[in-house]
Amino acid sequence: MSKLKKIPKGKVLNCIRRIRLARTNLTQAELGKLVGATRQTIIAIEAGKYAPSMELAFRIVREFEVPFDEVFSFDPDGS
Amino acid sequence: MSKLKKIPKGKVLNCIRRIRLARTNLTQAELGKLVGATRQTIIAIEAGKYAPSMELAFRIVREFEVPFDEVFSFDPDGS
DNA sequence: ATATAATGTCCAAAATGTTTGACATTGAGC
DNA sequence: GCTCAATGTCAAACATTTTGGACATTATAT
Repeated sequence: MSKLKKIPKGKVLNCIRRIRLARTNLTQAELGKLVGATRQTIIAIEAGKYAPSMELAFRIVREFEVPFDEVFSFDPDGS
Repeated sequence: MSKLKKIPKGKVLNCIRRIRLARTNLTQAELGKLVGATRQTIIAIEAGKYAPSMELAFRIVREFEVPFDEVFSFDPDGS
């Protein structure tokens, strides 16, 4: 009688790539350097391989000068 | 010639405790259960010991039914 | 005074995010 | 053709977040 409600982890979505290309001329490596991360990390996050830490997420939206929720959203049932 | 610009990690601030007590009657354990985390995790995050993952942060603001930036903010130079 | 709920602490292990270095692919320009 | 910058991939180390269990403190109620 499985009464255990498993909370699905959900998936964090982002449009970093779109904003990076639309609002800046930054490469992944350059963005990484500006926000204190490596280019591999930017690649992985843009590709949705994993969600960034809160700190990194805030540094990214700050660099872009856009509101947080314009870059990151949440799909509760995703993946 | 230290040309290395260290990006400070910065500190993520939250007012989970205030909202939990003001807008809900939830205990830390109950909130934890609702958002799929343990009570130790809620305690640590409320106490500012570390920032939550993106997933957990989104599940929390979702439970509270308040905008993301009403709960979480960023102090770029903090700690 | 003792019972109970809520909060807090500590610790080790598990899970997730990040770095480093190396190498592969793609597209643009010469 | 070739070169070069940008992007992508992989694996191993490392850092941070999360868990589970045990135990302590505080306040409230009986």
